[in-house]
Amino acid sequence: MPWLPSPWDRAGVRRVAGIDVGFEDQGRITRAAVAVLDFPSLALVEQSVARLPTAFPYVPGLLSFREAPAVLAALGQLDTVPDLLLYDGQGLAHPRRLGIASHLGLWLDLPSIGVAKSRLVGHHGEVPGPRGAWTPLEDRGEVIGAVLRSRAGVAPLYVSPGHRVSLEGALAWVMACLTRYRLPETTRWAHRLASG
DNA sequence: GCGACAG
DNA sequence: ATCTTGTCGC
Repeated sequence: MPWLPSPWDRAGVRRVAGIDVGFEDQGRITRAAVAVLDFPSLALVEQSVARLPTAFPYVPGLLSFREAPAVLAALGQLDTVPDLLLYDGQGLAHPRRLGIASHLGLWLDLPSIGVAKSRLVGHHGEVPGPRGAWTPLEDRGEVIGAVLRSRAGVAPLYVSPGHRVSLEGALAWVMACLTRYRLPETTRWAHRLASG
């Protein structure tokens, strides 16, 4: 399993948090959820949900203004301090290289990774079919992330470094949090808590 | 002026 | 993101 993080790279990481946001009451309420999983068992160890009035519209590139307040509230309710954050959105793969995953990691001084379901910026070629295959996501001459085949036969994921994690490390962590589905377990739990 | 556009 | 039933495929 070449994509698994080396024992050295994952040293100290025991708790990986998945974060996602959902909306209630036709968008008037922002609901942020955090799911803390044990690594590498991926068992849920803690969860938290915070609901706040929505105070900013969705503007591509400015997701932090809309989602970060509720996310910080949810993170503040945790008893467990995560060692790594996986956010449902972009990290480096942002027009200004500061997607919400990077923004949160920087603010909290925690390693973070952006795992988005679609593209904000950048271009890429076809992604090979096998699970684990990936293609670089580039923008203005720089590699800003990777388009990863998390599962054969389904749309790929847009993975990018958030804070204190390299692209290779980001890919390794995402692969290590995947099981049989398109999204990593962290995101699946967070999404379940924030929405469905 | 015309597209593109995380969630 | 959210509003929503049935439907195609493993």
